Amino acid sequence: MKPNCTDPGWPGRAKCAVCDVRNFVLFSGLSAHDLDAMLLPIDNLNAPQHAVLYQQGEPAPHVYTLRNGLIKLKVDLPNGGQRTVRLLRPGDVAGMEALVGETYHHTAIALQDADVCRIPREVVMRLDQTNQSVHQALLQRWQRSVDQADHFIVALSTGPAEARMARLLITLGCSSAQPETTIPSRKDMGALLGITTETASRVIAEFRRRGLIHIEKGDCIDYDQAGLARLAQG
Amino acid sequence: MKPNCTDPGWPGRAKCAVCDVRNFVLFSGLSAHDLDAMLLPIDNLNAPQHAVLYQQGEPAPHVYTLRNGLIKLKVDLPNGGQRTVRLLRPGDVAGMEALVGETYHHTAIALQDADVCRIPREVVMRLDQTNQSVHQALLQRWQRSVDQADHFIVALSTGPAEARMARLLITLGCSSAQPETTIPSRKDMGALLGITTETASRVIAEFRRRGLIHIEKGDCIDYDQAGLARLAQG
DNA sequence: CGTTATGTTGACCTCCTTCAAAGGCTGTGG
DNA sequence: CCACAGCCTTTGAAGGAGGTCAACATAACG
Repeated sequence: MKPNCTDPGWPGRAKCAVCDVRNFVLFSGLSAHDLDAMLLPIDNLNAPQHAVLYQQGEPAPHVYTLRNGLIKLKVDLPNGGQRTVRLLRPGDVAGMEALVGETYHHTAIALQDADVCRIPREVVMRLDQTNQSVHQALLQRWQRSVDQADHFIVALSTGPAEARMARLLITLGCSSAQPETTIPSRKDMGALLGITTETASRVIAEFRRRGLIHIEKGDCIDYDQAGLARLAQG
Repeated sequence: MKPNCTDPGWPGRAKCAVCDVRNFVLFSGLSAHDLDAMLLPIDNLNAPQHAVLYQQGEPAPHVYTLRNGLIKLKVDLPNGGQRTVRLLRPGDVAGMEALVGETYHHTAIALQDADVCRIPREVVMRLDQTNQSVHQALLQRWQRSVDQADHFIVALSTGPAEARMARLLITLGCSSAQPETTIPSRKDMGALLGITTETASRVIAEFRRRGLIHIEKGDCIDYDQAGLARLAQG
């Protein structure tokens, strides 16, 4: 994981003009001039699978936007265990607590190889104060975090294991339209759904037997959308 | 539930000068003059137990601040059931989605008699744009919603029923310092913790037998803080 | 004083966890 | 290239926690 976007010698530097950041909702209201001025301190990082973006309790100097990949936010439990509380997909923002507090509230880990933009909190705060559209976008992103947390409670922490798993697969968006979606390990799925690794394995195995999903080499290559939706109802 | 704060004939009208709203974080940065100008369209409502403040999916014209009492936010499940996703205590804000969207994302119901301030979204949006301190306070409130949602996942949706209940009681703050805390019905507790009414009843009954809590007429009059904290560890 | 919600308790059964073991894949070193 | 270690996945068996169904008690209320 090393900076590249702001490195003058970065091969992709020229592509910053079409960088996702420009089209990213948070900055979509900025003029090209404004954005150029802001772009410099923004790093475009690649976080390989299992990489830790930041850790719970540490000082929070950056906000992260996810351009590609999959990131989980987890918290450490007092008894030593841990619980995943959020699943971030491209377009989501991580570490917004940096804007109002001193430390990160979660540990952020890449579930799949992830491309992220690391933005200093001061940059976002300045934009927030000077640009109306950025400000509105920021509020929307915050609301999105709340909605995702709610979805986590309602969809992934409610009902029997089978229904939760079906909802997780639907959330992950393994679809015929987008084949070869990498699915998390059974262990990660367990932490996501609040069940044990073994139960996660059993449910997935049962899904495969029933023909609800087809998995090859860890990638979901096909699944029965209607069937899973029925299970998700509970 | 009827307006009173803005009613010129409201007995408590004069007390608006010392109204919680003035001291409320969201407005704490405003001058008395600014606040007076804003105060008119703000209604101070009393929501009796079981009253519905707003409903999921309805147009969202207002933001609510809770001055006193206890409010739950619930969502309707596709299968007909419902799940409580948030518990609001004095100082918390409900319905902030009104600032970025068209409709409410939850149904808000008073668990105990509640005093709330009902603020038109336009008022908050204008303040947010014109007053820096209000803006910062708003971001903090949003982050607070996120934190509360996380707490709901980590504390109230994780681990065995006994541990969840212990954490709920601790969250409700039934303490020797603040005696006679009204506790929710078993049914509400079940919806809060994702367990059945019967299990909630059994756990509470067991707590009483073990002397962890003392309940009289629905009010918790005493509890063993250390004992509950131990159970909460899981 | 019946009527209706709410709380309590019991019996039973299901789902999930726990503990255990075996198979499969990957990387490493001989 | 093979052997072996380590991790993940799968599957089995046993036990427990919680759900379900039902009966009954209690309290609230017209």
